[in-house]
Amino acid sequence: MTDFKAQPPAGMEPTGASTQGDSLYELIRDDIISGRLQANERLVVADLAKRHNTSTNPVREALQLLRGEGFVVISPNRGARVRPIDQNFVRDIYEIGVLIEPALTRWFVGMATPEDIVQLEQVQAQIEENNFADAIRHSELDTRFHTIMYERHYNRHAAELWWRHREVLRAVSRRYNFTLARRAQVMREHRQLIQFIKEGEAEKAALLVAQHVEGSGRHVLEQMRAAEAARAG
Amino acid sequence: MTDFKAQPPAGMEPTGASTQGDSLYELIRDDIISGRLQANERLVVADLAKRHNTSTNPVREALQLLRGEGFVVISPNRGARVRPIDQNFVRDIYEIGVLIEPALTRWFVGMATPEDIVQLEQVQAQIEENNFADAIRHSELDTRFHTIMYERHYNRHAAELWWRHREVLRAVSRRYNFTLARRAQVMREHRQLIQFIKEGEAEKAALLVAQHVEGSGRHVLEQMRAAEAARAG
DNA sequence: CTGGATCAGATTATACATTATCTGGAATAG
DNA sequence: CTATTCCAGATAATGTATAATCTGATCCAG
Repeated sequence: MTDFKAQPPAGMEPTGASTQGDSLYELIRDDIISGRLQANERLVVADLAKRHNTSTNPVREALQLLRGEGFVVISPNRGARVRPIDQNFVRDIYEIGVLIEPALTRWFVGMATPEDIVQLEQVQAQIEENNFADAIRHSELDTRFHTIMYERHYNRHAAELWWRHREVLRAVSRRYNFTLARRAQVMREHRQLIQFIKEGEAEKAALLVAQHVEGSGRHVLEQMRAAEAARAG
Repeated sequence: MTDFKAQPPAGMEPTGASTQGDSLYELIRDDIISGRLQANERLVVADLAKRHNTSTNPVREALQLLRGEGFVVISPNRGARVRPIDQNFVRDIYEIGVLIEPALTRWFVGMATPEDIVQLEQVQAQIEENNFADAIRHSELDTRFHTIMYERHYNRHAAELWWRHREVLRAVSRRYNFTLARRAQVMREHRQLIQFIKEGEAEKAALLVAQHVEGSGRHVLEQMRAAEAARAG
């Protein structure tokens, strides 16, 4: 088995600057995503510093990073709060994905080499082999699949935007499971996508990706809705 | 004459957190855009603090903000550098605009009220009246024109993304002038856009906006190219 | 209800410890 | 002799600690 840790496209970690800042960023982000930090909960710099055994400087940096990705809302002189990871948040993000990914895909179709195809097929094979048994692994592989396509895009801004959003969605969807229907759909779409790429069908591939992202977003939203209903009912 | 200062869509200043941080952000950003700071020039925290009469903390924050918007590149343990505002940078940004603005427009067409139309026409009248005489004023009005359309979009992420990019392009294009051809084109497209909105022609409006943004980006790029050629030759 | 006291906590200011990177030149291999 | 390696110092980022200010929010007396 090869490694399957999802790597960000070359040269674009969320790296703000510092080391601690980065790890703090991850820690706090996980706390937010996992729900250990309530929606709208206040993030007091001093407390965070104490809790994570650092000084306030790295904390502030981490909060800035988190703000940049929308996990935290900061108001001047009033500090930071946990942004509710609600349906609107997720919808906003994946809607932007629906706009951007097709464009990235279109370009990729025109640039794909036989080696790229091989890579895609390899990853897809691993996805099928795993067949959603290991959710984390699936997530990594699926991300890798798309990364292969977008990684070399000339528009670094767009690629980075994609990656950041991807990370958010991945983090959120970790909380849920794939329905059987969605599993089948994902497989189908990936296979079809590879086919289109082989045939150089840029437009069809772009359209398919739009659907793929749309479907993925919709799926997560429905899970969130269901979870919320369960909580309420 | 009414005021015409371009306002960000409700509730989305670049406000990272602090007051000084924000103003520093603006000062440094202007230095970068205006070229007072060379491309790739190193931004030494201590120096900036001294130059702006503050301590290092606000400077660090400002740099983070600037990084978030792409004006500055930070590498761990090596500090910040001015990101070259080159053609690639501009292209990346406006290409994303081409993807996002049509979607925002499409939605607006379905939501526009008679009051919105009136507002658009008023702003357009001011644009025509000014007729590019005052470049800054044109920029403000043009921004306002688009802000009216995107301001109330439910996807705050997308709207914010638009606004940030808008600010960048506006800042960059301040350095150049509109060609006569471009002026005519802008007027034409705005008028046509209003027309489409009135008729509820969402698709046509979206397409037009795509062209509008594309043309605007292309125009700036050509100006940059020309300026560079002039510098070189 | 209004103006002021009070408090929590953000923001800013300093000073310093620690650490990573860079630089010029000596030492060394080839 | 030239090129690479290595190393001491300089430079500046990053992190820690503390204190001074400033803001916004809350509480209370009038």
